[in-house]
Amino acid sequence: MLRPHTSSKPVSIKDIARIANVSHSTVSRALRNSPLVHPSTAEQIRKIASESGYRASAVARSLVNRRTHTIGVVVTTIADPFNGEVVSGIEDKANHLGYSVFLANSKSEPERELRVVHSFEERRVDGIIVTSSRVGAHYADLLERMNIPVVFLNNHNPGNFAYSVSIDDGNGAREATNHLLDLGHTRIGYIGDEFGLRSNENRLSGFRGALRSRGVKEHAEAMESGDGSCAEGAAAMERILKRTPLPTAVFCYNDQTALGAMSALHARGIRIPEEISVVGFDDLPAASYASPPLTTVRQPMEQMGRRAMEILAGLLSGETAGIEGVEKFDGELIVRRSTASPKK
Amino acid sequence: MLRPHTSSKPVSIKDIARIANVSHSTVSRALRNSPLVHPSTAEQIRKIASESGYRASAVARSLVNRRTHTIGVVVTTIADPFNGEVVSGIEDKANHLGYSVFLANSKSEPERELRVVHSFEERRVDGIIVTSSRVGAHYADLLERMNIPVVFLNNHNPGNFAYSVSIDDGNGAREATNHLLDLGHTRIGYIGDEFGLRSNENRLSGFRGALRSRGVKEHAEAMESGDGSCAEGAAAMERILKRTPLPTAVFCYNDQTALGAMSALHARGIRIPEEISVVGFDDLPAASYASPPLTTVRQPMEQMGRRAMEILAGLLSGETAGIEGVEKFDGELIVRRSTASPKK
DNA sequence: CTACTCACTGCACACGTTAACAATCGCCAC
DNA sequence: GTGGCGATTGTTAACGTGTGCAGTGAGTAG
Repeated sequence: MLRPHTSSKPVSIKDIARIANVSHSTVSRALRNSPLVHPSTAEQIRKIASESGYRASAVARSLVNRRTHTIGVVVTTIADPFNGEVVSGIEDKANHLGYSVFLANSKSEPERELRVVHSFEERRVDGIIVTSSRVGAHYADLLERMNIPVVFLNNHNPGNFAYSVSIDDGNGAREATNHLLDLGHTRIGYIGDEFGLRSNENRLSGFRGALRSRGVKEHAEAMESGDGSCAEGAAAMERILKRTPLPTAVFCYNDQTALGAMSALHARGIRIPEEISVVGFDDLPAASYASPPLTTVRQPMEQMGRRAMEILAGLLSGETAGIEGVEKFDGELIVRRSTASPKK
Repeated sequence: MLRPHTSSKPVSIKDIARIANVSHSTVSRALRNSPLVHPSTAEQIRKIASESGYRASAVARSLVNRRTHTIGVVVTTIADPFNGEVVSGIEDKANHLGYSVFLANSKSEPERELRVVHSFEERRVDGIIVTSSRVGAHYADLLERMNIPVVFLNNHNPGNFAYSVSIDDGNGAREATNHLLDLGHTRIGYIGDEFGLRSNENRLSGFRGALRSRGVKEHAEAMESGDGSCAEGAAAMERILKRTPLPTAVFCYNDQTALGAMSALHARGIRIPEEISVVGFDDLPAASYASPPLTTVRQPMEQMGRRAMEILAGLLSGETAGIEGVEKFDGELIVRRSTASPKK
């Protein structure tokens, strides 16, 4: 029995080779279950390896294989629950596929985003997933520079990237708005995300399209923008509340904005949904535990993360079959208790 | 001007050496700003490097330096907002210190936790941070096996590990409970986390200690357990509501549990805080946007994450000065509107 | 007996970087 | 002229793993 825990340096195949009285290549082959090595020696080698606590060095292996089996994930901030869900899906799939994931927050600072991608480049990640990027324009050049596959998830930025998975913003917004229209609302506000860019535009135009197709007109005094956070959602709602007439319903860019808006309404003593209905977008876990539980458009966040990873892995193994450039997921309207017909 | 984007393989220092007509070691030195190389050649080399889009290979560098400048972070799940905040702090600090972070979810499955740590071992991470581990017992052996530094953050598990940062559970719980006692509550419930282990025990005993020191007795019918999630928080509260007499206040293991509990109360039409006061623990962003805004014990989650990374980096550079084994952070009671005096 | 095949193993190099050591050159003091 | 020194550069060997190629036997067919 070996004493594996004492040596400071990790044991290598050469150490094992010395003990087993074979060359290090035989060890390498044995540990990778190559048919080229005699079963009995292979077994002996594997025994020594496991007793000595041997762990193959992924870094040495990566050097020769030119594949690190590593991917980089860039998020604005992992503290955002939306990104948490997405990354959870990515990591889960990556784990099953044998990839490790580097996580980096860009904080939406272009300078930092650059640093992060450079670091990924040096680490020789096999691929990159970028979620909810707001400064994606910078990527365009970096992309072809690195020529490694990149998959975008809900990229907010205009511009066409080769591979992306995203939610169908327009349709989701349309469904949500139709729900409010069906309830009889005709004075509906919208709280957007001023940094949401394309994503915000698409939801906004879905909203507008729904109004137009029912002949309901838009009310400029009930249109406001936050930045996708609770805090700014609340602030935006407060601005709307200062103006008259008040809307009877508000559709929000995302759940966080909606939760913030609801908090502003509560603070003013305005009842939801009796006086104002609220609709969000995302279906964060918190949405169903809000009071009242939030009507929203569900994004399959984890699933989208998994799919992004799947696509990336597909690109890495050269199987482009069954991979479309742009995959759109459908949102699902989840009706809860934050919406009701307006009182006459 | 070079055409960097065409070659499939990344450019190496040897490529640069060939172009600059020097040896690869001179290139290596020049790029690392060694004083050993003539300023003019150094400048020329740096020019070629930048024009060719050269990026040093961290994997090759790691192989010779035996330092990857990489750390592994194990969380139960990154979809948990608490972990999101913590990891955000860790990543931020790591980034500034020149470390990249591998993220892995254990999902509290021992088998998966093992796989994850093995993968970190193969990747030759310089250190590991484990947050909110519920199966930490398994780590004990793995730890010394790997002999790389490990820092625990809010480790739920009994057993003493060398380095950890955690919240002062007992004191936080005591403050929260005292707040309720000060308001005049005498029938106070507790909703715990059955998997919270030590962390739950400490909060529970802080709760009990506060009651005892005021001579208020515990009410078994108002004691329940969830698993730290909204869903189970709601379920636990529903169980309490089936029993009489009802408590006038409930202290919850964490904010998620509290949010779930509030949702259950709302569903039954029970008013907060008029009929039942609710207190949480963590101060997640969602807590201040709940309705009513949640009274809770704030954990400086990001800061704790940063500190854990700082400690780890300290251990890695051998500066043990100013590093205590176990660092405890103080929680801060944040009084919002989910608590009030009981009606007589 | 020879030649050939088969199963297994070792040798040597490659991957991209760092670093210890050697080498070269110009210059200065003796 | 010679020796030494300082500045700059090159040579070489690692780091741990994978792999093409050569080598070594043993067994077998001719």
